[in-house]
Amino acid sequence: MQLTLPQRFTFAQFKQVTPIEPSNLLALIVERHSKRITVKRSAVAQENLRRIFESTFRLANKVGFAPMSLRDLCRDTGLSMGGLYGYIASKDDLAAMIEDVIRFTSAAIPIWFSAQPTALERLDSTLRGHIFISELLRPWFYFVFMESRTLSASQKTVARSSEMSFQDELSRLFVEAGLTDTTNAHLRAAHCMALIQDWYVKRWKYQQQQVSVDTFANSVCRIALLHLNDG
Amino acid sequence: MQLTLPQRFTFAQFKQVTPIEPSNLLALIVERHSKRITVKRSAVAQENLRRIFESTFRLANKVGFAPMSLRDLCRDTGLSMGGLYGYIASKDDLAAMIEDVIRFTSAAIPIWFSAQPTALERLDSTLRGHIFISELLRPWFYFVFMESRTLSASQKTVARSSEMSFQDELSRLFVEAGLTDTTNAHLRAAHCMALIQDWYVKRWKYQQQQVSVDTFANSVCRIALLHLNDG
DNA sequence: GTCTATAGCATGATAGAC
DNA sequence: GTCTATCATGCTATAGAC
Repeated sequence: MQLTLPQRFTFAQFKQVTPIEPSNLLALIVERHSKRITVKRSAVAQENLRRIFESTFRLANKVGFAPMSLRDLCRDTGLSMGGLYGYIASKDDLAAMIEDVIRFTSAAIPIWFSAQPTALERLDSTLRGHIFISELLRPWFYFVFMESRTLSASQKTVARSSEMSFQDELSRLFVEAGLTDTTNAHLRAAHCMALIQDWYVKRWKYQQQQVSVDTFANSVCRIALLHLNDG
Repeated sequence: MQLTLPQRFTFAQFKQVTPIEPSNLLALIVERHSKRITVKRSAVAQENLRRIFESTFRLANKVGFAPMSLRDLCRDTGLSMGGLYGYIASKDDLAAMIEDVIRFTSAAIPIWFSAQPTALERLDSTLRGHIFISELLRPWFYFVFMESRTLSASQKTVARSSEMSFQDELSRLFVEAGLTDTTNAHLRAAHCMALIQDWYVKRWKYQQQQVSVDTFANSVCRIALLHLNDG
C-alpha cells in the first residue's frame, strides 16, 4: 500500500492517511494470534488486549519487563491470572506479540513511499514516516528497543535483521541520491537510525525542551540530506 | 585535571593520556565505597570486584540486570552468596556502584578540554573524549544506558540530570562557536548525545560494518561542527 | 470465559560455622 | 574473609469450580 502525501509532510497530515494506528492495531493482533486467543467475541478480546498492552507498557517502563509480575499486570488490567492466560500463552509470548507489531510496521514504511519520483523525496518521506509512526506507536517502539536484547538468540537475530533491513533501505536511498561511497552511506544510515531512536527512547529530554515532532523531523531530515553530493 | 592532546586526536593518542581507564577504576571504586566493602586487603578486594563487575556485565547484557540472579553471579565469579555480600550491600547497591562510575566519568570529560583556545576545538575534543572514554568503558556505559530507567525515582532524577549537564555543556559550546539560536543549539546537542550513545548501545551494527572508533568519531564531529554559522 | 486456589520452584538476604 | 545452610517471600503457570 502506498500513501499520498505532500513533500515534507507534517505529523498532522500523516495521521490522516496512515494505515497503521493505535485504534486498528488490536484487530490486527487478534487476527495474527487467533490460534492462541481463546476468547471468541472480538470486541471483548480487543478491549481486554488493549488493557493488557496498556498496562504492560506502563509497568514495564517503570520497572522493566522481566521484573514486572503477572500479578501486577492482573491488578492493573482488572483480569485474573486465569483470565489473562486466555489472551497470552506465556509472559514471553506477550513480549513476542509486541515485537511482532514493530517488525510488521517497520517493514511497511519503505513501501508507503516507494512510488515517489526522486530518491531525495523517498529519503525525506521514509525518514518522516518512521519518525511519525514511532510517535503514534511510541510505547511499542520503546518497549522493543529496551527489551529486544533479552530475547533468545534466535529472536535477537530476527530483531537485528529487521532493524538492519530498514537501515539498508536508507543506505540504498542515500546511494541513489548521489552518495557514491557506500561505506559512508552505511554510516549515514546508521546515524539516521540513532537519531530517530532517540526520539522515542529519550522522550523526557524533548518534552523538557518542548521540541515538537515536526521540529524534530525537520532537524533529522536536514542533517540526513545535507551535502548529499560531497560525501 | 586537563589533558594535552593534538587537534582531532585519535583513540590511540587518547588512551595514552586518559586519567580514567579500566585498570585504575577498581582502586577508585574501593576508595569510594570503603565504608561498605568489608574486605581489608585492597589487592584481594580489587580482584574480586573486577570479577563481580565483569560477570555482572556479561550476565546483565545477556538476560538483563533484574532477571540476573545473585546465584548466577556467584557461579560466574566463583564467590559464594555469603562472600558476595562482603562487597555489595544489596543487588541494587551493585547497580548504584556502576552508575556512580559513569556519573563521575561524565562530569570529568568537559574539564579535560576546558583550556583549549577556541570553542570549536573544545567542542571537537569534548565529543572525541566522550566517544573514546565510552569505548574504553563500554560495558559500564551500556549497563547504565539500559538499566537507569529501572532505578528508583530519585536515582532516575540524578541519572537524568547527569546526562543533561553534559548535554547542556555541549549546548553552551555550540553557542560559543557561533550558534545564536539556543533552541537549535539544544537540539543539536541532543543529536550529538544520540549519535554517541548509539556507538556503545548498538555496537553489533558497527562491528558488522567494520567501522573503527576513529572513523566513527570523525563522522560525528563532522556532523556536529557542520555549518556552525548558518544555524 | 472468567474466576479462586494452589502446585512447584527460584529468589534475595542472613546466620553462624570455620 | 569465605563458606554452607536456611528463611521468608514472590513468582509463573495450571487445575478445576461456576
